[in-house]
Amino acid sequence: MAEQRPELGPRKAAVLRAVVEEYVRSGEPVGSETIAEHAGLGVSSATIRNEMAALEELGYLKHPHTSAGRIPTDQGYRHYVDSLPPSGKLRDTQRRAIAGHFAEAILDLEEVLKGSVQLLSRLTQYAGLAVPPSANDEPLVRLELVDMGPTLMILAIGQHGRVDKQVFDRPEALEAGAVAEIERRLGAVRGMTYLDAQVALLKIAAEVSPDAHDLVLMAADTLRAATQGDRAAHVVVGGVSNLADDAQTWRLQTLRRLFETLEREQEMLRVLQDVTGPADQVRVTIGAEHPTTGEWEASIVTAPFRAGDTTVGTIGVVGPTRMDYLSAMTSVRAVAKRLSELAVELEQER
Amino acid sequence: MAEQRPELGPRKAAVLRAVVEEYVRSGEPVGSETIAEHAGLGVSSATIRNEMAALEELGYLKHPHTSAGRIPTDQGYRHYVDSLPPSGKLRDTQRRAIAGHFAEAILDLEEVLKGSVQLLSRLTQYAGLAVPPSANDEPLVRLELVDMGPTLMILAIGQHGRVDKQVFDRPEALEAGAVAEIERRLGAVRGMTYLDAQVALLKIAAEVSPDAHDLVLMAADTLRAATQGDRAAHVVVGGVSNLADDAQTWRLQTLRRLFETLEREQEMLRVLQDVTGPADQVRVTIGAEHPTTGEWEASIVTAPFRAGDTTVGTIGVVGPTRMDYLSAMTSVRAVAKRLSELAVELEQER
DNA sequence: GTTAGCACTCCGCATCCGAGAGTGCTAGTA
DNA sequence: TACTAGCACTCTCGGATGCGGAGTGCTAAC
Repeated sequence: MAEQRPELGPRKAAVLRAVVEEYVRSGEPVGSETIAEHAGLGVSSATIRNEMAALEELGYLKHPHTSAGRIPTDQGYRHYVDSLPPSGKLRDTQRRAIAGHFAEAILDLEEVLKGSVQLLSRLTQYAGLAVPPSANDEPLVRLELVDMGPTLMILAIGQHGRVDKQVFDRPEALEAGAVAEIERRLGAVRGMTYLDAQVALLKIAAEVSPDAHDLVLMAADTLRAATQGDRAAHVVVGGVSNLADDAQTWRLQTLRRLFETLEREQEMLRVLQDVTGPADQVRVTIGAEHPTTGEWEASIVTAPFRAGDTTVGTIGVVGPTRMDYLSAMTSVRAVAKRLSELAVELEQER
Repeated sequence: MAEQRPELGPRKAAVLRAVVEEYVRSGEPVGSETIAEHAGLGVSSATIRNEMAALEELGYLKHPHTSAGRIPTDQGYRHYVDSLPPSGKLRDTQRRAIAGHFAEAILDLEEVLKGSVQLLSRLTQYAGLAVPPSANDEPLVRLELVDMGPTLMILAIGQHGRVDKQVFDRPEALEAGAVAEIERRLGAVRGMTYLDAQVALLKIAAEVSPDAHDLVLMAADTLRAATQGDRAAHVVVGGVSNLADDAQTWRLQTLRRLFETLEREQEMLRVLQDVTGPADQVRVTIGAEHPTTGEWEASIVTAPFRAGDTTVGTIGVVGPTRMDYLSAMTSVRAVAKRLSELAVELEQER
């Protein structure tokens, strides 16, 4: 919007910052008097008023009505967030909570994420969310056909502990020879990534006996589902009830829309993908900066976690635009960092 | 409470029923006039007033204040529910939705339940929930040790498609011989139920070489976690956003408590276990009949689904005490029925 | 450029009032 | 004896009114 003014003058910035922090704390529109007294700028309320009027003119603050205090606009929050120190301090209790959480060695990333999302929601009092890594580049440790009597199961196991399965009815005419053949053929893709293996399987399917053909395709489909389908692309959510905490913040209608989206994983995923754009550090999307978050009057704080130098997943929180950004960003950053270390451990052998 | 009056007289029952249905429909306290006109009892509002006063005396109705209409008490709902015909009719659209849902052949019960819960929440406009079957009596198809390089994985596969895994670091001193030994030993429990297999493994652990000992125990633990731990005992929830639909019904505070409990699977599970008591058909718990539902001002409608004659799981909905019980019970019953048929299919080989 | 002072605006809150809904009661009717 | 008509009464809800206070914007002085 008004990005043409990169700098704001130190005092205007200080006022804006004070307004944001006070409003986040109290939830009430904040007046010039309050700032003059508490922000320690050593100027009178009249001066603050002038600055505030200017900030409003510039689009950083707004008035609910003539004689209320000011509240930050999305743009105001944006400026505040961008001016935040690159790294905040965790409170001791928070630090300990994080350390404690990661102390128990669970080695299944999916489980770790569920826990981490809960942790984040406790730390911040907002809802936590995470996107697990895609399987695309994960090497296959196994791919087999499991005989379960009346049904068969295709079973795929990834290097990092990912397990995918697909159960289906046993085809009527299935010879023992075919099963053996399939087993042997499936073995050939061991060690490939999920993506490469899919291509390889399609080629194999063309070569094998008609009996085996469908089953090999089924195996390819299992891998496809693991990398693309509903099962693969999911969002881990936790601590949603925190959002209902604060009646001040949301009207029930808005809250409902938020909950609704959180339940539709695919849509939620798209939002998170939009959010997790270029930046490789903590990323913040505020209210109307994204149509969907605008609809909720909410903000999202996310950070990627990575193994080595490749981003493997995303974790973050969603809360009201009137969010304690500093604390949220610090917590998200810290958890993402630990998660990255853990992810490295999980694939140290590469 | 006032269970000493088993019968209520046909007209009182009719009035109560009319009040419940009208209140469920409108959400407003209902007056004598409304009943006199719409319920087709052929008596004047004055008579209705007398009956209502009596019903209030008996604890079936209550007054928000002197000059408002009546609304049902929990006891009133209870009487209404108990007097409902044993089986309601589905609307055509509902019937089609259910048929369509089960038409696509997904054969993984967990996935089916997720879908069914969504289906129920759509059908009823409340939140759907389900408890998957416990693995206790499921026979093991496989139990193996998977070598993933720096880590190992215990993998258990059940007859009905259940897959459990546990990843852990490879012990430093692990000989190839030990791995082979373990593989062979683990093979011995194939075909046993999860429960029996655990016992067997503990016995085996005592016999094998020290190297193998811990790994066998780990395998036993994987089975234990599958049958008892957090991973096993979970509740599938869906359509929660529906509950935020109706601002009339809940205060934000109450809603928050409900959401909170829904997120704590263990607690939720306990509630559902309490609810799913003796009855083998649709079961209804209304408001304060259970402390937890009382706290939410909500009711739960559940039905077990079964394979053959053993109950394997539970499915249902949770909504406001002011719930359309007839419709909810009908939908839950129908879905549970289809689910039972499916469960039978899934283990037809027994 | 900053500040004190002040008039002004507008919200929030309490109060009040009247309309309307619904009750409870009484007396009359079948 | 059971039902009904009528009516006075109660209580909520919505709108109108008035008032205090918070906070602003402006002006004039420092």
